[in-house]
Amino acid sequence: MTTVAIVDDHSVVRIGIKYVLMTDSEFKFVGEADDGADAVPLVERVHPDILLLDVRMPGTGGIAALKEVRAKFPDQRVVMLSMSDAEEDVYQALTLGARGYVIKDNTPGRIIGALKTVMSGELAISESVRSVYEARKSERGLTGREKEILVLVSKGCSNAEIGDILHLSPNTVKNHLKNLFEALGAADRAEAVAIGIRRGLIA
Amino acid sequence: MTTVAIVDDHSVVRIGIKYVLMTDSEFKFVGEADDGADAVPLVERVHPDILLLDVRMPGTGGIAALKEVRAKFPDQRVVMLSMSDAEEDVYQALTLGARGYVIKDNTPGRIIGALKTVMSGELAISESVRSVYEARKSERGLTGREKEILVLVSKGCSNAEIGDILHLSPNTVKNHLKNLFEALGAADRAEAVAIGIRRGLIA
DNA sequence: AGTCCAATGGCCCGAATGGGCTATAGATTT
DNA sequence: AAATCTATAGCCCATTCGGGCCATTGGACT
Repeated sequence: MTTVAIVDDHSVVRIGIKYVLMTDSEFKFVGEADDGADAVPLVERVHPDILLLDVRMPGTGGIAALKEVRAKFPDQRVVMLSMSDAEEDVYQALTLGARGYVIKDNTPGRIIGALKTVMSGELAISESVRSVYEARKSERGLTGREKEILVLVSKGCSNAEIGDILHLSPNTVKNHLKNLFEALGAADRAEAVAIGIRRGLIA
Repeated sequence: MTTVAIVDDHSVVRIGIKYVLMTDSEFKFVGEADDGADAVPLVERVHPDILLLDVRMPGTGGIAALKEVRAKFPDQRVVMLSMSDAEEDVYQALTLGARGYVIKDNTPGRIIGALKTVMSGELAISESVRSVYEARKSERGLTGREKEILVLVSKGCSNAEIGDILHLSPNTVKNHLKNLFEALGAADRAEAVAIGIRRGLIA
């Protein structure tokens, strides 16, 4: 008997998962929460064999919740549940030790299968996600500073304004931008913002 | 007895909705599809009292499906089901005659309530969505040309390149850009792209 | 100790951008 | 018929941007 708990802000999804689990006698649904901030308390309370974590949630997102859970319960099996395959989320989640990454459009059978795979000790990664992960692994990603700057760019700040806000020389801002353009394969700041949002690097 | 069918690419959501409906004897789940392109055939087959349509789907999206359904079955009640409140989707859906717009994080009770509201003849719009709709109604939105240009901007095209692609003078491109900056409240092309994606104007 | 890399900063320069202002043709709506 | 809106196009000009190239500092990892 494998116990499962879920954190997802969409009640419909929680209900769907609950009933998917009911179709297989091996699984038992033991708890739920609708906010990433409640992930740790939920684990403390029910100690599920597998914790399902939605990636995108308002407030404390799934990645942040994953970090917290892994910090307090290093042995907790966590499987991410996602609507999309935004590259950064996939990479972060797997790097942070998630045991699986499942897209919600999978059939019930596949979801069950993924949970069984995880219980057997293997990673469970949807096929579409795997390629995203492989691609991202070989790229360099953005550094912290670069992400900060990209966020400000997406808000319409000029290089000079960014320099003021971050207490940097405009030259430094330009250098970071040049580097992040290359890292993202962007021609200019507009494309960089589009790519950044699509990959989940910035909100 | 109210019959309900759903089009949503996420199987977990379909299952969740199915079971939410089962909790109320007034509703009967009569059909489902996982692709917007199947919306019209589904309606033809089961003629539900209410068709639930997911807004964001790969391929034929919910907005396009709504258009098709409304064209062939003008009396079909359609309620949009959405993860987000991207402004453009909300506006489009309600303008195109959707009878409701429900966010998936609503409690089962609220979802049921929304369906009952629609059956009583009223519009069912989640509170968070209503304000988005009101805000959008008073704004001017983007024209077709402006959207086209914004898409190219998000791909890193310069004004000259955009002119080449659309067979326009660079001056015209600049004028469209100036206008769309003002319409979106953007300072530059980078912010315009960010706003455009957030509002659901461009993919 | 040595190496790598993120973060910081500088300079030069040509090209692209964005603001302001005007104007015309065609469509749609009133 | 008049008014409005969209798409088209032009001009001028100051600012900004992006590319190229280089240098230093401080961590982190080997």
